[in-house]
Amino acid sequence: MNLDSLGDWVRTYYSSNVTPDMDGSEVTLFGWVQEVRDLGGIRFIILQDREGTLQVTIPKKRVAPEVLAKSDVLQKRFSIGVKGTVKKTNMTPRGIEVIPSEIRILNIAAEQLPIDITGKTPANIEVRLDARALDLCMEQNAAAFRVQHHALAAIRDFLFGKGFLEVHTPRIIASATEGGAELFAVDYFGQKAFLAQSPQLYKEQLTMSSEKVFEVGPFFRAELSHTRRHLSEFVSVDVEEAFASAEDVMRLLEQVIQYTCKAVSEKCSKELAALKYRATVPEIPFKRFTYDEVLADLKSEGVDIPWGEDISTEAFRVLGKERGYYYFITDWPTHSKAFYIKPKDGKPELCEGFDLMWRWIELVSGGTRISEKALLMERMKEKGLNPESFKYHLQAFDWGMPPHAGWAIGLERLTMVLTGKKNIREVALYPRDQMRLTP
RNA sequence: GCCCAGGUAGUAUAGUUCGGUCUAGUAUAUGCGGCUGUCGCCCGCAGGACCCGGGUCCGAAUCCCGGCCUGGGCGCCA
Repeated sequence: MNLDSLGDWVRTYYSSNVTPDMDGSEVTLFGWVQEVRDLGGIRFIILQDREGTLQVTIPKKRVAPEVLAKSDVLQKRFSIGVKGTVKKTNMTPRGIEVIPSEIRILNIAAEQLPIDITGKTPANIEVRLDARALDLCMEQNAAAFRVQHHALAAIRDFLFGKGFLEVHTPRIIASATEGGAELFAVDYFGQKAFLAQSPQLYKEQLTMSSEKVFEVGPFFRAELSHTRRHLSEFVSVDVEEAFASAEDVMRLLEQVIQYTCKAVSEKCSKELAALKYRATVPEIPFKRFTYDEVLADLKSEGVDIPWGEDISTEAFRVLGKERGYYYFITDWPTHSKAFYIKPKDGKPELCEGFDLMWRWIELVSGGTRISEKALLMERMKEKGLNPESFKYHLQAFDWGMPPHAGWAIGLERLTMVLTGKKNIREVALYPRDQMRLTP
């Protein structure tokens, strides 16, 4: 088939911007054929673009022969341009249709597509991910990423407003951030290096100059976690603030979450409708439960966890049933948290680390950090880490490290909460996990 | 890493319990034909599949063994 070129055509409207009051006006549209319905004497072409769909109507006896000939060969996913006249009508859901005066076929597509893009026969997640570029052409599958976009824009907006500086720390590092086991090794000019699992140490160091920093970026964990809420490559929203405590950054966090939920509910009504999900804006402050309180609650629910042990996923699910909202868990046993979390003054078996939960999912973790070098080294040793391999980090603590605190949001997990998706792979464009490295 | 479950047309599934009208059904998609107001259009026709290898048996989609692949759960974590 001979393809047409774009020529001098310029899009005048997205499909969603064509409205009934434009009756009679000329438009130039670009997009893809989503569906062709041919009734014999009349043919309907559903044109899809980024913003939605619109009906191109071809009364076969009343359009130019060239237009009819072009429309004869159209198939699903053909990339086309349409010049035509807007017609107000009560026979389409949108109240408009476009009668074409010229159609340009810009590219063709395979007759048999690997997934059903009309959604009549939904494909399984692994089939969809194998054909992800096509999968994302379906509005309900792309919607989560538009929600994520607006959520991240809101987070940035809020943090900028609070004076945070956006920074970029290395992805290629020489030693482990929190321990060794779960890092991906890479060859760095013959030297052994790793993909960063977190910007933790760098963002802490940056508090001694920039004071309030945040970073948004991908991090890598080689954990053999085969669940619906783990990825090997995920996006973290990391915040660190000088002269602040856990309580300070918890207050910041709940404001960020509330602001983000508000932005999503205001800007993403179309996306949420496509997702069949309702956004809620949570009240703040979020409830705070100590680790001890959570253990007591669990005991009354019949789940017995010995003090000091981690709360199992099963136990979190029990908690999540009672608490269908955002809540903090504070005052964790010191040994259960990372070495850089500050033990409580006068009660060193507990620490100033916290988790923000949504139902049973851990969304955010954070805490007050240790700013005193000797204590930090001591905690490293308790965790079986060798301070020598952290010497470049530790030296910063000789140069005026301020007291500081921070947190990290799992962006995909937040997107799950905001979109109601039950599998994290739905909210990563090209998810990476234990089983998947392609596409 | 450990524990479950599962691989049937492009997609989604029925059939597997208890081997035999299964020449493998259905929906959707695809191709061809018909239809002037569809919007999950409709109607007719056609082509299209039992993951791979081995075994048991008169006979295997179905039972057994091995492999490969996938989904889910646990621990860990965001």
